[in-house]
Amino acid sequence: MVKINEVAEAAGVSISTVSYALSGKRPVSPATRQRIERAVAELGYSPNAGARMLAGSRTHIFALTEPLRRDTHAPTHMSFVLATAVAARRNEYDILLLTEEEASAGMARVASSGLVDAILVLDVAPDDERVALARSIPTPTVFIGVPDDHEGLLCVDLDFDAAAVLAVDRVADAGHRLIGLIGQSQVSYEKSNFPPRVRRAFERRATERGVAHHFHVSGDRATSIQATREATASLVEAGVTAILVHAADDVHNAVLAELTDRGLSVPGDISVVSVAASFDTGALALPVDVIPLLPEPSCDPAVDLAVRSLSPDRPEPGLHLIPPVYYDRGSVAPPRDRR
Amino acid sequence: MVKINEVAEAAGVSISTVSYALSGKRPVSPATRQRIERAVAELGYSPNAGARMLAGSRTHIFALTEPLRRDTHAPTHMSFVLATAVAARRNEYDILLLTEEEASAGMARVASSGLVDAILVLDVAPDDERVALARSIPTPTVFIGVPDDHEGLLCVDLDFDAAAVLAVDRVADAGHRLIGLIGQSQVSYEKSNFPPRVRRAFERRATERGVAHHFHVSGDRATSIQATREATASLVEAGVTAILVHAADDVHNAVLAELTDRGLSVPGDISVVSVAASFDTGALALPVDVIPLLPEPSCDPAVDLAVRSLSPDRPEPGLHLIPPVYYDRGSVAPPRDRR
DNA sequence: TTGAAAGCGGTACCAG
DNA sequence: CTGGTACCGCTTTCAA
Repeated sequence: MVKINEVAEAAGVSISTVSYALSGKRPVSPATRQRIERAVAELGYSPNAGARMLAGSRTHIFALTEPLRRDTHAPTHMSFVLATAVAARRNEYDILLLTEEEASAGMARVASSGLVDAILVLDVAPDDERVALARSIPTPTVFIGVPDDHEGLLCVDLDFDAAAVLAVDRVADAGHRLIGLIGQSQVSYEKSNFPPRVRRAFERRATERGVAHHFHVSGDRATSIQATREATASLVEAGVTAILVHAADDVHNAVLAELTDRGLSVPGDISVVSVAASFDTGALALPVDVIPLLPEPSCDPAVDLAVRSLSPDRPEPGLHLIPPVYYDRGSVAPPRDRR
Repeated sequence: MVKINEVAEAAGVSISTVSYALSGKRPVSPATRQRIERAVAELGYSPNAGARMLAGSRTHIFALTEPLRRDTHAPTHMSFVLATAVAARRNEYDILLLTEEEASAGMARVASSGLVDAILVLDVAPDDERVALARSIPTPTVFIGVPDDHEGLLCVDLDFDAAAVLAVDRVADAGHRLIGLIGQSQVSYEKSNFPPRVRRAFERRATERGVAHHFHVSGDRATSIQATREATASLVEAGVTAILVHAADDVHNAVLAELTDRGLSVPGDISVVSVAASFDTGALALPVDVIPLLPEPSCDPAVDLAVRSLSPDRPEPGLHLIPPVYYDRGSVAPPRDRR
């Protein structure tokens, strides 16, 4: 493991010059900089992490806390972890994983041991215990998700309310007067922060627009297909002409399958819109209009905020809600009775 | 952030005594140890990570490299990451994530910067580029999975060969003379290390037992349901009396659905065995015999080997294959024509 | 533009 | 059983 003094000797300069040449915190003449860079490359030098943490005030590590509850949707979750890691690396940061109980206990530990420069919080619950923890430690913390009590916190997330409003407006504008929402599993509405946001905004906006509405959960993992088909059937029988879906791909397919089995066409007989889907709705049996939930638009700013929290212009606490975008795939049309 | 000298003062002892009391590397009288522990608890002391890394020879961090290819099965993968993190914490270790390109580049980086004590490798490909990397760095590396060229490497994995043999033997012993295997997606047989192991062992063992056999892949993610039903249909029409399945839950359900649709009962008409499933086959439409692929039996020993690699009795390179276990759920019976 | 040297906060050796 | 202290390898201030 080559050290900085070896680089200094090889380049014929002092240790401090090597350090400054690498950090760029002090001007170094092009000539010496060249020699140093060559020595670094030839020796394969890479500064000792521990020494850098101790001497500098930066560890170049972010913690990522994720309880990984049993009901979290693995593919979605993985894409958020991945996006966070990639964004962190772009800023020269590594990601330290804190899972399960460590998601909370570890937060306190890495904060008081100075192992990380900042903490990113995933898998946020409405009454997340990491909220109180974040307030009690000096380590900057950024939530990817919005807990109920977010006073004084830095949060980044898709604007789920706006997404639901956008979807309702779309079908309302098309003339629909009775619509339905098929949501996630029952437990998601208690343990996760965004399903209730979508549901409430859906109901509020529909009411505002004078549109009658129904809501159904999509059942637990084991029963989701069957429960979804039943929910779809009951919406159809209630006379809805448009269905919004806020769920995983298999639920979408179950909705479409039930409609198809009943001889109903999309969007001819029923309009369908996918709200905050984290998969490609173009790959479904039928392409479906979607307001996607993508990891990058949330994770990139979250990492950016974490980085900026370490700089002099530390960002103010507050909500950073990412505006939703609507993608038209042709699954919405005016209802039959209004054409 | 409280430091060791504050603890020492509070306890009325020297810095070194505090250090030894916490590390246990030198006997400390019960009385002083008490005082120190109380001071630690009261002040909420936790040793500075950077200082510990620099002074000690341990960073207390393991790297976990996982390319996270697009075809990796998220739920399975997540359970392995989780099991690894939990096992690491049991040994006072944190996990640093290295994903995508960083899975390889980061390996070299964390090795030469001394950021981690050891590296755990997930998502192993047959011709994994991390094999050469592992050989070129001094940092101990443990593979969870077995690459084709594993000379001189430390690898831990389920004994997939033995699992396939166990499954073939089970149905062969029951009297089946024509059997089928429905495997994973085509791409898995090129990019992943274990699907080919299962397939080859299946074919070899069936031949040894004088059992005729067929093999089918289960199609890509988008087409897996349809492809699986077709594969199942073609096996049935070829006259197989037992089907082994090495795939995800949705493929299992597709197999069972096709059999049911054809009026075939399990195990009355067709026996079914699940090989190396990483989900609960008891939750399927029909309970199915299984040789499970669990994360803990592989991840726990892998972390253990990583820890021991740092001790004087460094383990020898070699394969650590975890013996498979067969769980009977009543989905295997003798074939009709032999009863 | 460059160098010397004082820490950063622990660990572990050498004494007592 | 306990204390003093020389490092660990880098960052950054102070001086030149």
